[in-house]
Amino acid sequence: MDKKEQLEALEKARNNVVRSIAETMDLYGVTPSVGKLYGTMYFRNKSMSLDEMKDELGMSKPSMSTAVKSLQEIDMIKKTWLKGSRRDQFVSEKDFFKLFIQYFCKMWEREVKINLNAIEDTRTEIHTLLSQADLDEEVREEAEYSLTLLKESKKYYYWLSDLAANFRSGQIFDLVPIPEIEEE
Amino acid sequence: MDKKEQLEALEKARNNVVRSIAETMDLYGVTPSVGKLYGTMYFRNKSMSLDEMKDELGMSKPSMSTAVKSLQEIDMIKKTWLKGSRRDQFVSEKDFFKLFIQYFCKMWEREVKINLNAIEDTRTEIHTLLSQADLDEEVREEAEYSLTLLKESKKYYYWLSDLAANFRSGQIFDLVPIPEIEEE
DNA sequence: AAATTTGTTAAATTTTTATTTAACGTTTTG
DNA sequence: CAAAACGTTAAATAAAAATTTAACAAATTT
Repeated sequence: MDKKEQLEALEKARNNVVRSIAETMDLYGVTPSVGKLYGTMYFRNKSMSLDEMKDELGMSKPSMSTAVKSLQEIDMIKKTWLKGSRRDQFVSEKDFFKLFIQYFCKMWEREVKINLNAIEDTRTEIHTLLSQADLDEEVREEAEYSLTLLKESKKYYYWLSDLAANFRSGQIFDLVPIPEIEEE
Repeated sequence: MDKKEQLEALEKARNNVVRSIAETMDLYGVTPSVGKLYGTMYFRNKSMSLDEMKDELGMSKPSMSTAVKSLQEIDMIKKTWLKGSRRDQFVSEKDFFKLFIQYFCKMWEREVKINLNAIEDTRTEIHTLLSQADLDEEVREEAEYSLTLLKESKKYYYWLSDLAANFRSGQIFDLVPIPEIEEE
């Protein structure tokens, strides 16, 4: 078995993981193509240019350009420089803990912000409605039930905000420590 | 302002929240339409039939049928019965903590399962490759680097598995308690 | 049993998203 | 300064996903 065949065997072996990463990366809101690109870059310790990507994945260069953009968006790759090369170079972030925390905290915080704003608007409007003199009894009950729901949901969003903070600060690792694994 | 107008005012008020829920529910992997349906059902304490849904959202009945299916898939609504009605009835789950835990644990566990399987396959193949007598030095280094990455990533997946368990068991609430909120 | 209601499936349509080819502007090289 | 390299934008195409209309099957009512 010559070197070329050996490299192919290695790539074939790694493809299991590349595929599974591509498959599960919908959790990070990206398409399988983008996931495959990340999976491919994950195994490289060297940086990669757009042209290398397009050759590796058999896709067009503009596709790689947009794929790279979406991976940068969620901090899964970053731009770097390679001496002597004119081309943009990118390296993958390999720390899954970091990726997890960055991505989910961002999403959770976004959820909190958008929904808490909406809740306050709705609360204000409902309170205005409730202050009406001639309010129908059934409407009043409905309105009060809505306020109860909103109050409960506020608890959740405050909690979600705290949760994100706990992940960002690393406190989560006190509760759930990173395990040591024994190699067989 | 008569009762009908009052009800409209209430619905208008609640629409802020319905919209924001629909907007942020991409985090739960559903489309805005499905999110809007959930948002609508969220404010009802009564159950809802497919026909009511289609009238409320102005969409077709088959759409509602598939939307309901996807919400059931992630346990955001469940089927119920209403005495005297032939129609299927659905109620929304309103406990956001429950929804969060169910959804994310499921996704995290799925990620763990798929990726750990792939990792084991890849590890086996790489070990086979490494046991070859005439292995090129560069290939050997690459292969060993891959193994290092996989070992690191296993730590992450074990941690993710532990994390899911901690959420499922409710232990997470020891670290991040549900806050009390003071009404103004 | 015929007619109606109800939910789903299938086929057709529309809309959205992903991808490619072509073109452009900028930078670098000779 | 002409030619080539590079990344991105724009327009065109292809592929995927959502939605609707039509048809169907099962259950229920008359």
